[in-house]
Parts: sequence; structure tokens; C-alpha cells
Amino acid sequence: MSRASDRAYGAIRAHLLSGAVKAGEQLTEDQLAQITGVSRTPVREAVRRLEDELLLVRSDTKRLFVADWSRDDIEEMFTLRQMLECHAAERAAERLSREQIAALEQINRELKAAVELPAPDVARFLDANRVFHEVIIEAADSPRLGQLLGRLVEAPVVLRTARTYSQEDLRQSARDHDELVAAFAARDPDWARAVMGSHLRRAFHTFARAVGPAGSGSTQEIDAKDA
Amino acid sequence: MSRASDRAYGAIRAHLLSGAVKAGEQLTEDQLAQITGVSRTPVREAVRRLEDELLLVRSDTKRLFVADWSRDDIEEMFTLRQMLECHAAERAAERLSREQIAALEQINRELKAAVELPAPDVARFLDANRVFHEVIIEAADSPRLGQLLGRLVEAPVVLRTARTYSQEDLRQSARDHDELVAAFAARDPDWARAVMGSHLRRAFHTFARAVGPAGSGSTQEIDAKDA
DNA sequence: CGCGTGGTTATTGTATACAAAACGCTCCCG
DNA sequence: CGGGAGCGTTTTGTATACAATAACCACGCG
Repeated sequence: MSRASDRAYGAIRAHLLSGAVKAGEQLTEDQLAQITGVSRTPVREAVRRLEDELLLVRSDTKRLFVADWSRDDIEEMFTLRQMLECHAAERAAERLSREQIAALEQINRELKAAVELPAPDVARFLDANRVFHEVIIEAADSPRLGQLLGRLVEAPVVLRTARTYSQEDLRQSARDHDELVAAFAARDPDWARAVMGSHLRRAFHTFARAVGPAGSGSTQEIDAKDA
Repeated sequence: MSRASDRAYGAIRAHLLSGAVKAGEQLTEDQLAQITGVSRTPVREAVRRLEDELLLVRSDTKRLFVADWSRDDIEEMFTLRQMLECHAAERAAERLSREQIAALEQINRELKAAVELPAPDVARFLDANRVFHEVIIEAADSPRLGQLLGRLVEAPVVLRTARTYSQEDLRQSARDHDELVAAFAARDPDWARAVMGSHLRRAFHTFARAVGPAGSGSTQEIDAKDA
């Protein structure tokens, strides 16, 4: 995070997640350059990355908007993520070292601690959760798989501010992680895949509940994409 | 293809595919700016896209090289593509309009014509093949799926110059396409998925044969990736 | 003779000025 | 009253100059 474009990326991302801007709102490169304190050149580079991650979209005439995720978009994203991450879990089960499995157990202890504090600490939970999944993807040893998942995993965090997780949601998630570790320890790819599948599918429904029933969602028609 | 960065993208891509540069060779932005006739700014944008498509890679210190695809890289890529494109075939089977199915039949006639000329016209074959798969992905109606596949499908064409397809390879491919259309016409997602799976897996082995047995491949250790 | 060290060149990263394109407004005409 | 042409403003796209960083090479010291 030392080059200007990296700082710009982080700053813009934080700006989007802070909720200071609404979905569908237009942004300009100048604006973002001001906010981030660098010139438009690195801003344009950062914006490109955020477009890849689908946090920003461009209209047909190249104007820039904050992405708006409909319920269907979220389902699509989770479906793809499930497909890829189940594959990752399968491969990881055959490849994780003892040390990595121990690391996963440690991360999961941290995760459970975050859940059970007097009140759950959602930020800490999400951090631990992210690291947990990253270790698995790393162990899957498939660079392109990691690259594709990078695109998908980042996006829905935009919704986290809006979302209130119930403590029971978090506990179930922790149980999933425990079972995943058990599957890894048993070196059982099929088990790992199955657990990962249900884990992510449940996560989808947790998200979906927040955004409303199928068909509703906050669709604001930016007519994205030019191809 | 009207903006400078688009022209740069096309020119650089053509340059790579022409075989004028070898895998692992270093390129500089200035060089590419000269070749394409535009300044470095749009070149950098084009290069970014080509990095996404894995035709170019950067060393740990941001120097730019022509990507070198090992046999394992190719297998990984085909595995991911298979996973995603089987899913696309499944969805397409449930969504293709009569007109789209008719279009696929037409494309396939063109494809077979390209195979059977006095001598097979590989370029025409590949074009028709590409369009065929694009129609399916389009019909799958999942923008992010299309985006992810875009990354994967482009890459292996770098090898096409080296590869000599046997006429029998091409004929089998055409038969696969025919069966795919049959599965679509029958509105049978499982059938479509299965055919797509074997189609792509065979395609992988066709490619793999060209680059040599497992473990060999042309690996030249660019130590890509900075994460 | 090996190997670090300093300076030199090559290459990428950033800022800025300018060009092209898109938007929105007004005014005119039907 | 509606619609479209023209024009100023806003926004994105490109070129260029300069800054920062990495690679290269030669030299000197152990």
C-alpha cells in the first residue's frame, strides 16, 4: 500500500464502505482525486480495480457510479462463489499442511471469541472469517482460482454496514468452520466440499434476508456494461 | 475499437499472437507505445487488460513479460473453464430462445464448412467456435459468469500458432457442438452440462498433447504475482 | 577472486495540460 | 406545448514531462 494508486484504492474503497455515498450515485475522477489526495492518473488505476471488483460501474458513456446490487446480483455472486470455493475446499483438503490446519483452528478460536464477547464484534468476526477463507484458497494452490475468487469475495462487503447479523448467524458460521477443519483434518475432499457448499449457501440466505425477498432488491438501473 | 486504448489492446494482442515475441520475453511500455502508435497512458490501460487475461505478467518489481504457460497452468485454466462453462450450459438449456438455438445451428454449419474445405481453415473454425460459446454464455444470462469466463477463454489462444489441429480433432469438436444443440433443443440441462464437460475436457487434452506430458511444459519461472 | 558499493541507465509511476466526448440547458421552430 | 439544434459546461481520454525505483555495470576492498 505504498504507491499512490494503492493508497487511492484503499481510500476510495473505504469511502464507499463508509456509507458516505449511496448506491447509484455518480462519482467523478476529479472528486476521487481530491478525496484521495493524488492525481487522476492513479485514481483511474484504482477505479479500474474497483470496477473489476464490481464496487463501481460505468454507464454506457463511461460515467462512473457506485454499484447497486440487486438481490438477484447477490444470488448470482454467491452461486459462482460457491462453485469456485467448493472446488477450493476440495483441493485444500488434499493439500493443507498440518501447520495450515493448526492455523485454521487458531483463526477459528479468534472468530469464536469475536462472536461471544459481551456483544459480538462483527468487524473482528468478518476479519477472521476472511482470513480463514484466504488460507483455504491459498492451500488450494491454484493461482487463477484465487484470482477469480478475489473478484467475487470483495463485492458484498458493501452491504455489511446495512446488515445486522444475529448472534445465532455468527455461531452457526463458526460451527461450519469447525466442521470444515474436521473435514480437512480427515483429508476428506467430499466432506470439505459439502460443508463449504452449505456454509456459503446459508451465508447467501443471511444476506438475502437483509435485502428483501426475491425480485425486490434495490435495483436502480444504471444500464451498466458496454458489451 | 475506436479509443486509443482499445486500439492499443488489439495491436498488442495481435503482436503477441503473431509469435513475434517469445514467452518469457520482457516488454517495455515504451516499446509497446511505439508499436501501437499511441502514448504510454493508453498502453498502460491495454496492458492492464492483457494482464487480467494472463497474456502478460509482471515480475515482483513490476517489469512486464510475455506470459509463459506451463502444462499445469493450462490444465488449471481448463478445469476452471469447465466448471464455469458447464454451469453456463446448464442455465442456457433453460433459457435459450428458439431463435438462439437456430443461430447455434447456423454457426455450427459454418464451423463444419471450415473443417471440411479441401484443407481445414483453422482460423475460421476458431472464430465460429468462439461465437458458438459466446452465444451460450450470453444465454446463460449471468453477467458475472460471463466476465469470469472472459478471463479464461482468451488466454490459451496464445498457443494456437504452435498447435496443429488434426482434422479429426476438429470433426469431433463439431460433433460435440451438434450434441450440445440437441441437448438445448431438448431443454435438458443435465445433458447440456455433461456434453460441455466432455467437450472441454477433450479440448484440454488436445492442447496438452501439443505442449507435452504432465510436468514438462515450458515453465520459465517469472515469479509472477505480488500477493 | 568474490562480493558489496556507488553511480549510471533503463523502466515504471505520477502529475499536469490539453483534447475529445457527453451532458444539460436554452432557444427556436413546428 | 413538444421536440430538436446549438452551445457552454462537465467529465473522461490522451499526451507529455518529470519523479521514483529497479536493474546494470564497473570499480575497489577484503
